[in-house]
Amino acid sequence: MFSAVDVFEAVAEPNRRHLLGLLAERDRTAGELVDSLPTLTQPAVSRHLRVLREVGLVEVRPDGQRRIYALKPDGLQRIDDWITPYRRFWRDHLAALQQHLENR
Amino acid sequence: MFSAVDVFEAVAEPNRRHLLGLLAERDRTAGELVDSLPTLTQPAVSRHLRVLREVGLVEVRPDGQRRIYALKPDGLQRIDDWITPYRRFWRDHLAALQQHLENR
DNA sequence: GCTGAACATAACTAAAGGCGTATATAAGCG
DNA sequence: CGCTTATATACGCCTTTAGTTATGTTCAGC
Repeated sequence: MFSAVDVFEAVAEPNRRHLLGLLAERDRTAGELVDSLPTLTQPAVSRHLRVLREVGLVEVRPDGQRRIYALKPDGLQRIDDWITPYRRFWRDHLAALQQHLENR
Repeated sequence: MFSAVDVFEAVAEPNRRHLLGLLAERDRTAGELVDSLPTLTQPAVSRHLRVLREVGLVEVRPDGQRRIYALKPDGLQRIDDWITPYRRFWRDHLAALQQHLENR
């Protein structure tokens, strides 16, 4: 109902970024992901996966009693879209630096 | 104990993204930024600016008793660098969609 | 020096977020 | 059917965060 988490909040959490990194390599079951985050308990990982699901960054499909998680391709695009207009700032900056080096 | 906010946390806050948007247009004084966020008080905006400063997303220069804030070009690049490896996912996805359309 | 403007910080409060333990749900297996 | 494995949810705890009001601090102009 409430708690409408957005994608920026979702990726602000380091463990969740870690999970996304793992899923970028390949699809994994919830159990594999739990094993990959040894500092967290199973419920903690499950909750992080829920957040990622709710903002559309991952999707799940059942496989017997397992649940296979997969990266959802277009989720991060919203962040990328947000960054796009800013990109020119550091491009300009780099260009200026290069210019400066060439002129000395 | 210590805050050590990172850039992902910094941009997770909607008001801070709003501030970055304003600074992308042009440099502004703290006062102008306060006026641009009428739902917040002056101290609240000041603290958001502090967070943005601490993660290197903006910089300040004094101008008499004013403080002029400016976007710092390379701050968001860290997020962009993080996103880069994921970018292929939605590109592949889009390509697959296009392929699908062409083949029907 | 005094006063007001511009901005930052302090102190507090309320809400949210992340964690772990305990418990539920659901599927596989004998 | 029980029993075990895989995963999700409930609940309480604790820490962090964002907000407010109140107070500092610094500079400009008289």
